[in-house]
Amino acid sequence: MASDTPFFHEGELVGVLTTQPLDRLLDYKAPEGGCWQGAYVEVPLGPRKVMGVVWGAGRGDFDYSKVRSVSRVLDTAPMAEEMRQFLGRAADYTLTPMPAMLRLATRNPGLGDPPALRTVYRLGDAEPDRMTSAREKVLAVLEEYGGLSFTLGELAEMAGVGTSVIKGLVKQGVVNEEAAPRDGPYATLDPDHGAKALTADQLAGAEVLRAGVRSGKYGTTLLRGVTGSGKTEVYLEAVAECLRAGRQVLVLLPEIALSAEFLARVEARFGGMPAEWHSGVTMTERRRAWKMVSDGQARMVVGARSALFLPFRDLGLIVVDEEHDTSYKQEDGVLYNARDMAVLRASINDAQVVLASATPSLESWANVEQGKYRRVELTSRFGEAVMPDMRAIDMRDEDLPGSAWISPSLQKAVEARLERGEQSLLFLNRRGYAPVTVCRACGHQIGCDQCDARMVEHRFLKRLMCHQCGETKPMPTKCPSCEAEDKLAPVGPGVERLAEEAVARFPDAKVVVLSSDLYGTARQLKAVIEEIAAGGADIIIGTQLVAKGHNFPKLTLVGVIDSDLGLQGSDLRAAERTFQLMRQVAGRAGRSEAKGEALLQTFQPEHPVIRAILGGDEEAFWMAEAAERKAAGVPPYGRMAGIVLSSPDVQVCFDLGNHLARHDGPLRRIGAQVFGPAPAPIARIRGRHRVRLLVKADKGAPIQAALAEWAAQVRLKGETRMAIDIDPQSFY
DNA sequence: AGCACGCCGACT
DNA sequence: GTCGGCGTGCTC
Repeated sequence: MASDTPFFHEGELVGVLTTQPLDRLLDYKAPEGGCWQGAYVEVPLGPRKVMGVVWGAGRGDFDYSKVRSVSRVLDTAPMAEEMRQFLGRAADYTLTPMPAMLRLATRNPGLGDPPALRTVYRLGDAEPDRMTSAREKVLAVLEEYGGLSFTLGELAEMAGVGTSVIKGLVKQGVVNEEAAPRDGPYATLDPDHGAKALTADQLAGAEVLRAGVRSGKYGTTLLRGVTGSGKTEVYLEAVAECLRAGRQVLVLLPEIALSAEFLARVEARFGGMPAEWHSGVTMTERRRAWKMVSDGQARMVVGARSALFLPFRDLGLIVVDEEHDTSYKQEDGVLYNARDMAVLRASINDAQVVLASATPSLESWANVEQGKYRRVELTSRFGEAVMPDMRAIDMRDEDLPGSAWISPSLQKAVEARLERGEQSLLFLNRRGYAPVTVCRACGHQIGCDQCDARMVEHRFLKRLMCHQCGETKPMPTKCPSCEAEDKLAPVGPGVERLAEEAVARFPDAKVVVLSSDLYGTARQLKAVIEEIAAGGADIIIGTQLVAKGHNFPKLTLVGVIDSDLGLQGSDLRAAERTFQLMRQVAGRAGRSEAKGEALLQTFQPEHPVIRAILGGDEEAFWMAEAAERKAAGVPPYGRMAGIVLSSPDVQVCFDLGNHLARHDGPLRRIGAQVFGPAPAPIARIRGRHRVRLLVKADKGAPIQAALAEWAAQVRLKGETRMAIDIDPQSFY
């Protein structure tokens, strides 16, 4: 324990943060033997005992005769000062109550339990009554690994015998059963183990990252490298440098990208397995990882976003791979963006951050522009990235009935792929239904009178609704722009409707829908993706999901069904995602022999963002997109926040939302605007309706304080819940 | 979060 | 009368 960490002697008052949703610390007396600041403790609260952390000295403003004592100090290293600061600042930023932050940091079974034991098997003294070949194998294994001990399963597998053989030997005392601590140490990682030869380009990049790690200070580097440029090898060099410096490393991956393949790569490079932290890790393994990370014994963790809240002793480097991935933003429960929180945690810990991506987010790109992040570029090992042939299909010229979405031009391209046995991807940047109303004669889209968003047909209400501000109006019969009758069509089908159309048009093709809401778990989804990659489908109908770093070698055609999404403010990140998809598909097309083709269906082929995408010029695209966002005052050139109200009763949500919208004084004072209430991007979760208000403010506005004051005006009753979402990612 | 307290409607 | 609905408040 650092010498400047406060220690509290028995009976002194300490302030304890508990995992119970209380809005302040509670005073307790330090237990027998005292405790350090940061100690994980169990305290009495009413009739129960709850977990907490000693946050500091007590305030002493509570009736002393009623102050109770800390029940016990848990057998875990105290929470580091940096961790306490990180939780506090993350709570301030995301407007999350501290107890909820503490729960994130202790989401781990049996923190206070005595160390778990497991039964292991060792060589005993007795001789077997008679020797068999199976028994010989068991004894050979035990002799070969003299001092080591194994669990029943391990030993049986290594010896190639059944477990009954071992049990038989135990009965005779030839093999002994012993209890050993379950939480064994992690393998030692050797930074110089499997170092690979790097190209000049990779070496230069690696040196920039290594120098950052050696500085021992905070810094963020955007590592940009297209598929095949070896960006994993490059950032593993930064990992190696951090291991040499004796500090811990965290590699964050989107849950879906956490694969045995990646772990095998780490093992090949460092000669041992890192600790793993994600939803698929068992309870006992989680316990072990948490404890070992806390002790500083686990030197490298590979995990999903929640690994950010592990109790690292001395964190020196955080790698956020696929930093643009939208799954880093938690959309349910505590709302945080792991990429941004990684930067916060690193800045508190004097650690380095590496944001790796082939297609960085506009936020990161803007931070590079402003000199906040360094930038390292890797070019492809195979030379410049080969972009697919990209073409716009002008939907105004296509002969297409109102209910159809696959244009004749796109259909011909798909048919050509089917003949050659290649795969086609029909991409729709949106889940669910949420159609847009477009005039088939002139391409006009019905917009909202109150904001820039387009109106969306609401099936139940038979009205048009704006999903940004909630404004509704009846469905018109003629186009407000060119006055043509009966040319207005609800378009932009959900993936399901698009799949129906594909099946009808290509009756002999195997069509698969790939959408995150169709598969329960990341694991299931991964299995489906692997099957498709192996050729298990001719036509893939997919959402953004398909862009997540998967290699589809047979894919040679991408058809973007509605490239216009997002060009008018309905989802401010849609253009970015479309571009990222193009880039990722480009990376793949460059690897296979067949040159890829991308077709963008659009009503506005002359739009600067569409033109930039077609041009394939990354800088030009970001400039065009940045200009659009600046003009609209949206992230990263403005700030946004959402308030999500949820309840089993929709009306309650809207009533409360309207009340908040009317009482927007605290927000008006900082010059912020309120839109809504409108149905939230995920309108219903587990039977609870969700309604959202959106707040838009200038970049420098003190939005958190205003939001806190605004939200404090209402008292929630019954089942109603309110969650504040800083920097929302989804706008549908 | 739990759990107790307490204040109004439909039952034996 | 009183059983029990859940709104309100407290937990060091």
